[in-house]
Amino acid sequence: MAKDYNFREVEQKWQKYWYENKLFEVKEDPAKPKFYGLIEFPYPSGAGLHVGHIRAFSSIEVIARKKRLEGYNVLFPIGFDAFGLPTENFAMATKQHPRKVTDANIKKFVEQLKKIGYSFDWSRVVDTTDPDYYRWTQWIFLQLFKRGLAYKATTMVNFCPSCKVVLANEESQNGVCDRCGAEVIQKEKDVWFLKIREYAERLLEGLDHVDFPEKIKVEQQNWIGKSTGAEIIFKVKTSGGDYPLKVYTTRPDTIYGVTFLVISPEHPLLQEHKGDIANIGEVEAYQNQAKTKREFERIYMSKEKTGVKINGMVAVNPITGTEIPIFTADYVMMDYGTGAIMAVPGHDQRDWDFAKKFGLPIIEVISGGDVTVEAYVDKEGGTMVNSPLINGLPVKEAINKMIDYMEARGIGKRKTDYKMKDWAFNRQRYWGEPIPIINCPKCGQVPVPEEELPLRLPDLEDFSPTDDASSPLAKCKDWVNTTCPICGGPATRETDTMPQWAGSSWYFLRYMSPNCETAPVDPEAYKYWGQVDWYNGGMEHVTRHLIYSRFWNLFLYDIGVVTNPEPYKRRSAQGLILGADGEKMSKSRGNIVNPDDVVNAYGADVLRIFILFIGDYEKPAPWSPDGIKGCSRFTARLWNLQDMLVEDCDTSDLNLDALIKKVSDDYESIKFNTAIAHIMTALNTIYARGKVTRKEFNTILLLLNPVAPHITSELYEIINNGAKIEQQSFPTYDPAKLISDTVEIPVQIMGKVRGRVTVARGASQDEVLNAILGLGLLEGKSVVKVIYVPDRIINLVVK
RNA sequence: GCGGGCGUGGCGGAAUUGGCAGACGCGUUAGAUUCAGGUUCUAAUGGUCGCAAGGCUGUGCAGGUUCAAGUCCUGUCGCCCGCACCA
Repeated sequence: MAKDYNFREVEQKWQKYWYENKLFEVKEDPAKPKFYGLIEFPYPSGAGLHVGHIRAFSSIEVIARKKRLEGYNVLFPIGFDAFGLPTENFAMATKQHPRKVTDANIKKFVEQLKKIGYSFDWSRVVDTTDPDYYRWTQWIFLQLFKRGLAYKATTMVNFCPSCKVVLANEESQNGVCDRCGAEVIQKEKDVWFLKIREYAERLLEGLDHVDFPEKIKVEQQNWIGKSTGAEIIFKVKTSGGDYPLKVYTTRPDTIYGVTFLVISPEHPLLQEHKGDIANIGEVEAYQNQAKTKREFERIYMSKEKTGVKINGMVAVNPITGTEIPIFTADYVMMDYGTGAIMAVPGHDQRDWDFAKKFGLPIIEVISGGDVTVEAYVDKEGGTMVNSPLINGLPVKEAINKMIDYMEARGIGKRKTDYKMKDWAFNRQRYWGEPIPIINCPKCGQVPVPEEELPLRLPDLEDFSPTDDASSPLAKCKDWVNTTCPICGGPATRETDTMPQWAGSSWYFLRYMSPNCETAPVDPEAYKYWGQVDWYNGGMEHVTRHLIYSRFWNLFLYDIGVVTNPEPYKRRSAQGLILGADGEKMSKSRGNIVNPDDVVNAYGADVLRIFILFIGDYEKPAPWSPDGIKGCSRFTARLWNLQDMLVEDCDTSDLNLDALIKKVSDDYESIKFNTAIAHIMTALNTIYARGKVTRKEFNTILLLLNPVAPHITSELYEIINNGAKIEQQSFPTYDPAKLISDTVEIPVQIMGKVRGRVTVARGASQDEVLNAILGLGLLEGKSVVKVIYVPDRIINLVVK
């Protein structure tokens, strides 16, 4: 009898063996096919590793270990996305330097990750806060700047009064700060932007060339939000002559139904022609109201349309020549389209609501609905009416004809627009990459010379944020005051730092050559490793990190740093691990599971098995404290197979080839739960028989090795005279042996299973019918119809 | 409002894409082992009727297509995620 499995001893033994012998450290090797597997590097928070991390990392871990056994040269790196607010806040609260906090947190993460037995290449660890790393983050920013893709602009920004930072649109969900939950206010501020909008079309197009789950593609498409329509010029009569007011519309076909224009409260027309506005007081009051209104209210609280008519100005419909009134209303946004719309209340519900409230005329120009009840917005049905140039046409044709007509006369033109906004690229905080720009009173914005990179963060005594939304770095006069690299005159440094998402936008490249001093990535290393073959991460990053990093990679492609326009070949996304109560894990709910506790109680292998067995990898799954016991039993049963080992026995009850195929296929298609279930089934078969052959045992160990590397390594060594499992090959199957010679065919009568017969594979219908006769199912009945699906099922329709 | 997904035993979840519903695991019940608790092993386990063989019923709900539906179609209810006055 084998003694009980001691996971503590065994797991320690193998981790020591792997890490001391550097088994997972790789070099470029042209003789071997490469596989680059990537997981989203963690933010090293003080709370340590979360079970969510375990699920996120375990998929690529399994694939990486499998690919190694299959002879691939596998790059499976790990790093830390370590700049960011929580660290800075914790550092302030405990009066330490964020550097110290970061180092301590990373150290803790490394220890935890090694205890799980992950097969990371520990020689390539990347830390975004390391000056040798952020030197290149800054370098990439400078390249963007030099090509006009980074610019500073004064705009209204989302400002979190609690974190005291300007937030990107992506960070202020529903008008509350993503980080702290405080309500976001609008503030005017100088902000750095990256022109991601210029890449919108290519980011959209690139999705056709990558293997991402459909939901990710759709989400990114929606985020980019491409729409095609027309920009149309309405002349506005002012004292200074005609002002060409551009409106954006996707429905130029409805131009005969325009009964008023609406411009955003921030629209420059209001400022530029103040003098012409008879009720300027009223208009300005409305502008101020809109300004202070938080985004939240603007969207949710105000179902009721509000607005003010601009007296003293009228616009002219370029097609009909009719004079129409102009309104300003906050349902029109300055940052989409042109900030001005032509209102067609008959065929746009928002315009309809507005027209009803303000008693404006509603004209039907497409038949098919009842515009006295609601707007008729259908683009598919309906034909044009009351529209002399396009009467009788279906909508789509009318759109094209109308644009052609307007283009020919210079009234309007085709226009494509995107919802995605430029990326606000700065924070007023300390713990981030300094933006390498010098402001010179004479020369303007001057890039820090590349040879001076990295531009290091100065050590500050006090790095708390300021209420006036300026960066703590501004307080460090020695650092701020410098000389202009161009004219040599006195100048000041940019004091804002880069956002959290900067460092993570290119880290996957750095892993290929983490110590390269001449470029972000060594071209030779890139040539070998190329694209990430498989990248796993969370759905929450789809419209942030995943799109930002595609953008940066595309830019680096344009400037010749990389040779693939898309960074990731394949992407998968794990579902959330919920608490045992089915709710999202959170401190306040008290339903957080600490992976350390699980490792201490059951061992790393059990944790790894369970996190993958818990359910469909891509769907959310509640943590189940009881379920883990089953996985623990499973490892014990595996261990006890030693006592059943025989050199020979009847193995016809277990089709190893079929098992290999199922498990391999399931791993590759991210169905780890069923892969493990198949191995459990095999174990049940073996237990029922009480014997296991060496071949079966070895096969099972190899199949399970990527999931549970410790116990399988130990068992392999024990039963094979000290041989090492990592030197073996992943099992392959013989397709010819997948199928047995005989098949059991369920016999249905009127669609219900009434019996079953065993026949030779490929048996004819008559042979099966003959076999059925012996069952005595058909007494007193006559068969009217037979449906036979060879080797599958037979169904008899009887009377 | 728009987009994506989901609804299957007491629970987590399977189901080769129209072909045996409930794999695998948890839990439960019974038996064996054990002084006992735990562990381990064996068996049973959707509901219901029946001593039994067996029958009926069953994938949110209501219809439909089909020899055959968890899977397809129509309608409907509920839940989750993303976007959201995007012109």
